[in-house]
Amino acid sequence: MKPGKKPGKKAADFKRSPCPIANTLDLVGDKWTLLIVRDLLFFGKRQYREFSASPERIPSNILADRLKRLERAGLVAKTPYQQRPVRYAYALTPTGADLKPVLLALIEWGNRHIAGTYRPPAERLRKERRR
Amino acid sequence: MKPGKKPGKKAADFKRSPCPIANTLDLVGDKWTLLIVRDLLFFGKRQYREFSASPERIPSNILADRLKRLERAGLVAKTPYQQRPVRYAYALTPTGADLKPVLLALIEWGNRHIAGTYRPPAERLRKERRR
DNA sequence: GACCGTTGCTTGCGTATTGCAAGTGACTTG
DNA sequence: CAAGTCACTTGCAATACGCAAGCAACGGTC
Repeated sequence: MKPGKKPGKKAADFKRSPCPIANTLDLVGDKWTLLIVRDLLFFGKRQYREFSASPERIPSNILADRLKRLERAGLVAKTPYQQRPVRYAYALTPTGADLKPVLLALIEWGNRHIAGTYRPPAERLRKERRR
Repeated sequence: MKPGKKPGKKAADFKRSPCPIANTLDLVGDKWTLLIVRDLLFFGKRQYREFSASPERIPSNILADRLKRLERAGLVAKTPYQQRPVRYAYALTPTGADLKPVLLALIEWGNRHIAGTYRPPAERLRKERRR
């Protein structure tokens, strides 16, 4: 048995600590992942090219990688929307959709403290908070 | 005037988009920054070695870098707590402390969806939400 | 007063992650 | 049948990360 490797544990199983914040950041704590979740949750995007077309211009290899990670982590599921060639539509699972409060909190913080950020209509925010 | 450079704009001023989520992630969207904010906000840590001692074991160069970035961004302020040698205590500004709803949302998501994460006592959570 | 320990960093350097550009395969359309 | 679209993949250079070590300025110990 090699040193530094524990049996039965994949790299992704490693926990930095039992902290729920740390563990959540290990899944979505980077510059891009939550933008994909945003597109799925607030803009109803489903196809690869739609994410690709977002104004932040995510590089295509990163997008592919993040979609895979989100799928493995169970936040996103893909279902074929056509055959020949098979193409998949991406959608949030209930687990993924449950990130909405995080995104809403980020929106509110950004709006309050970063000048020039887009403010969603108050009515939309109210609606999103309700459900 | 050189191409690719706009006058009066530093690199940090560049916005990927007007999205408040994207802009907030540009400040705190990495694996470590919000853990420092957590330590400041929920655990009352103030000194370098206290952050260093957190269970996630942040590398010291990253810690120094993140503290600088948070300070430049106005989320953290440092004040000397001793002379000879000068040592600084770090504290959240009101802007930084306002990230509390984001952290609470991350805690709740982690608790709900990642097995084995530490659950703060319900009373503590209630208290933090109130103010 | 020569050590040892602590605090708060910085520096070097190998490795991992990013990001840009170009390429690919399976089609569809003109 | 050439050109275009979609959803990726691949190559590779640049950037960021992470580990270990170093270091300055003390304070305490013997």
